[in-house]
Amino acid sequence: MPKAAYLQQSVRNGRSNCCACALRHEMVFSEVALDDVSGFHHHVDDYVFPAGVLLQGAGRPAEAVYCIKRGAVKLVKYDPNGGQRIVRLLKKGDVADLQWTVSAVAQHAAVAVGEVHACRIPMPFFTDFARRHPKLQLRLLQKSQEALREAELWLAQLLGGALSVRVKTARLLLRLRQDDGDRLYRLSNEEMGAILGVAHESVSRVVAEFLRLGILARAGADAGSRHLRGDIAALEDIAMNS
Amino acid sequence: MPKAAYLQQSVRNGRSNCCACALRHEMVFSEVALDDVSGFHHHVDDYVFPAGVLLQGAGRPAEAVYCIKRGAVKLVKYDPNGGQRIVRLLKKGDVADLQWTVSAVAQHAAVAVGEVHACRIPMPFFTDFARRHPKLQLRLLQKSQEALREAELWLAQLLGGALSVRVKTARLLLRLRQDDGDRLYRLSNEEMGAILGVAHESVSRVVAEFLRLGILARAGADAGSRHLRGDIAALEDIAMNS
DNA sequence: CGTGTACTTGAGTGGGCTCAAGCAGGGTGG
DNA sequence: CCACCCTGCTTGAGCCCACTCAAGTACACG
Repeated sequence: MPKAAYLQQSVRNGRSNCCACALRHEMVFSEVALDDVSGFHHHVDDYVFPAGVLLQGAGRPAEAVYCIKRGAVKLVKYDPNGGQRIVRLLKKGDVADLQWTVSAVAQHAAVAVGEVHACRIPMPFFTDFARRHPKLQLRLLQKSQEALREAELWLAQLLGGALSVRVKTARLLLRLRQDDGDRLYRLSNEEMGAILGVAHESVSRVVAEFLRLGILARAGADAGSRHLRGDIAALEDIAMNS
Repeated sequence: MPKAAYLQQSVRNGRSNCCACALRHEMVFSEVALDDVSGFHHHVDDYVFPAGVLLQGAGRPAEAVYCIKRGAVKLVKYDPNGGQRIVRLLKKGDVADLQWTVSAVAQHAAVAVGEVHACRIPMPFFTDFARRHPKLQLRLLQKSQEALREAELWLAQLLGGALSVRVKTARLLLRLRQDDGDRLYRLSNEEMGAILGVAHESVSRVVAEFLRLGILARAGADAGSRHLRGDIAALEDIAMNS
């Protein structure tokens, strides 16, 4: 358990300019008229979070939502025994945390995986803005349904019954694919284990095997790279269950 | 795999009277003015589904949503290998299926567990109604977030890593508790296995043990009862992980 | 009475967890 | 600059739980 995850240290990058945001049409505000956005974004700050930083603590009241522009965020539940379970991954265009509608406190911690660029919107402004813009509500509902769909996919395909760690790992790696190429987002073995509900040693063994077979390769010379290259066809073959 | 699950046979009970519905304030329409509801409910039919009936097929376009008034509905994904995985349970007050916002086809089958009473609302009327009532949208968002929260809870606590079937089963039984009493909704062993990702024989062994210990007891003399009585404290003790 | 479904119980085996030790890399401080 | 530590990854050995296969029981249904 990295101690860094508990640091709430972040780097504020200045005020956001939502109107000029390249991602505006992918984000949650896509359906809101430009005029309305321009009157709103003075409350929005641009942040850069280093890897391992805690965006939102479990059990704390949610003070703000974050629109993720770059990098990934993991939503983690901690067992009383000290173990961690990752219940969701947020990527570009996702919003953390939206559960304010159902309860004021967060059910899980949100931790940056790698470096994360995000816009911070204080909760009062966000709720007020949402109330006044029905189209935004519809977008939020869409996002929520997407998340639900992904969660159900994890339930059915990643954690499913009598699957070997080999198959589970292959399926997870395929879910971490980026942009339809052969680039895979690289998680630590411990993080993969926390997603799959599997010991990190078991993940290590499988990944080592995939590297040996040439199915996986480390992208970039530096070992600290956040990416891998994967043989998609081979992974899909393994993921089909054998 | 019960063949009955593929029958789309249902019993129409007549037109619904939403205004007089005892559950109106728990349901998804709770925030909509009574006048608006009265102009709408002529399109709503009251249905009773026998156990095992398929409400909504996976891969089919969603033609209607169902508001569940009584009984439970399981959302099932079928593996190519023939196995089934239950990804969610719907109970009184829940709505099946809401995923129309993100895609027009259902990702899973919805099957009645026990007898189900539900109101059927054709999709066109529902979408139109939702468009005109922002408060309904907010309710839908709440429902979606509730479902998401439940799914994450399953991910973290039911399917979590190195947990024994004993612990998983105890936790599932506690989640099936009704109304804060000692009554537990009874699923078949196969259904519990499909939720937990565990062989039904393993469930059988654990349940047999719980019955032997007196932690569980069959409610009602008839074996076909849909309820059990459970020693909540003992179950919680086991669920704490041992 | 026969059939099909669900449940039960047993025996054997194998995969993954656990414990443990060794290794590599990066950061820190002297 | 080097020693040190801390974190994450790797690899091994042994054991146990749960899966699998299989057979038998109970019950509902026609």
